Amino acid sequence: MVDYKEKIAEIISSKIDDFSRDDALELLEIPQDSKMGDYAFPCFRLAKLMRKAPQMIAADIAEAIKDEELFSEVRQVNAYVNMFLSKEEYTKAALEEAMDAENFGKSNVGEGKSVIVEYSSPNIAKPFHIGHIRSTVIGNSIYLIYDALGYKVRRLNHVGDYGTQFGKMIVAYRHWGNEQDVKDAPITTLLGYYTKFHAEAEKHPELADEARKAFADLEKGAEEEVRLWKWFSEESMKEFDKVYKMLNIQFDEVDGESFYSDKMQRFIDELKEKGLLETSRGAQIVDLEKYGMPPALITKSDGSTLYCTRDIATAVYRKETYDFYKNIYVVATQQNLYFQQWMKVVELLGYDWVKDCVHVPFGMVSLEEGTMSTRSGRVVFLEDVLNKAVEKTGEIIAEKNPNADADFIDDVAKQVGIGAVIFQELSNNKIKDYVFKWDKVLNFDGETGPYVQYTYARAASVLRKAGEAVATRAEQLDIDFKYLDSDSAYELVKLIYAFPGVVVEAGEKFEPSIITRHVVNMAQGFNRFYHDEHILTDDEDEKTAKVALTIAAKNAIKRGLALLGMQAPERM
RNA sequence: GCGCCAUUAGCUCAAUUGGAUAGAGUACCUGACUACGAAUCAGUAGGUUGGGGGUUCGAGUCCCUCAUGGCGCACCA
Repeated sequence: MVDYKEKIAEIISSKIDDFSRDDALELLEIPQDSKMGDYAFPCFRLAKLMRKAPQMIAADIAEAIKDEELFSEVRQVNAYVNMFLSKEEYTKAALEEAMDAENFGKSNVGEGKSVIVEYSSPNIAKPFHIGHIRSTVIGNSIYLIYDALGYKVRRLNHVGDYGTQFGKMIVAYRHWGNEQDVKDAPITTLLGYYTKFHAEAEKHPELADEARKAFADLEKGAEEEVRLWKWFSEESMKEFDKVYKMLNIQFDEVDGESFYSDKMQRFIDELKEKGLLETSRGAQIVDLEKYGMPPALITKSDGSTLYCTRDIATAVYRKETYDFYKNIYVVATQQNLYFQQWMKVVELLGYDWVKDCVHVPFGMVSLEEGTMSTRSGRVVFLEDVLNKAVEKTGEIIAEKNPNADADFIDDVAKQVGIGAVIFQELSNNKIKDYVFKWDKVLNFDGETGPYVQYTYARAASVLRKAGEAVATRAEQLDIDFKYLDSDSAYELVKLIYAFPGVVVEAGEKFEPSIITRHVVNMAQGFNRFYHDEHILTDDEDEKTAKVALTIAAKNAIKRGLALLGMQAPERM
């Protein structure tokens, strides 16, 4: 991979005294408007340093570098130096990279360092609703991105399988439960118990105490409580696995909160030793007032533990087990303060590696009727959304491919329908809240997953028509690059070559939407090229060159979709 | 009350981290299927970047302030 930016920085800095390569690198930019060049260098900041008008500086620099081989043209426009690269060479470099269908966009910046991504993490005995899609899909994409960047990534599903809620569930089951109902429809039934518990607890407050006791007993390992809890967990996981299968998501480990239940005492003692623990209102806390935060609760007044307790134990365990370079938590913004709190406690314990724990927050999903609430039944199930998307996609495919057989329709409808849901989820900056709307999630026009997949299938179709001989020659880049000098071809080339950098940026920012947007841009770029230029011309050389670009675009789009957790159908 | 986040075209969102004339999609209107897939492409129109101050060569971006909305603030997770 040729790093043009670095090369240019090198050249510019060599022409200016007291101006380092890094300084130049920082200022160099890619103009929004490609008429302003492939790269631009603004000279405003140099004006002070050199005590000269920026326009003059730009003119001087332009003059000094215009004969460099790298450029086909260098212009001074106001305070900018606008540089145009030699198209043919740039195109050649780009296509060489992009011909590697398996590895384009991958790199080894991670050097095999250990990274943990915790995501999805649904609560046992509660439905997997549309709100859970965020952590699940964002986390999966972050895993895919870090994997592509050469990190050794472990995917952890930290399921909510512990806490007072299970005390409630156990109590509810004892009072009103039925074994067969749970087996037949675990989530619905368990949720029903949960809802009933809350309704009854309003009339009979003693139920809440009973539930707390049940959880305390569970934590102590009481046989009956443990048996029920295990059973509830297993039944729930079966349901979750259905959704993971649809989304094609796997985990290396399902390390529920319960896994850490016996790993907490150690650091509770440690907190005590270091004098950090205080008793307040019967509970054990770490006072964080100095840091402008409410206290972190370590144990409740009845001695049982909390979320915070388990999260600290989890982090310590992971550090000791995996010696992570980064420990990433894909968890909603609602928990910002909690994360700051427990991370501060870990810091106070003297573990400086806590700086490598990263909370990656995302915004909230609500419904038009208001905030989602499992208790009041105001929810949209993720499985329903996926099924509806597949169903609608199937109809469209059948309509557009009257002769297609059922297997084909079924297969592609899954790829495209589920892809559409994933793509939309990863379209916007993750911090944004949004309101779930059926007509939006089922809209396939414009900047959507199906648009990108359609573009891919279209490119695949062109390549099928081109024939193998031409494709092989194109793949080996046995072509004349002069046929790829039109604006639309060159814009597409630039988008393709920008892809590896986009992957790095998305990783640094933990932001899959950066890739989503770039994939859309590449698809637009290809569609423009497709319309402006006739690819399969009669001229063999011209055809082969254009087929090469088509292959490159197709590869890049496929790799982009892969990093989002989506498939790329050859036909649709 | 305090803290964090958000606010950009009618709607949903971008904007190379302080750079050139703020860009896409969508909706409306117009045009393009006897060339490689119309889930496509092209064009018209749409903006006081929530308001007000400040910092500087330059602010959607940084600082202050106000407004609106969301989230959070001790035994839930």
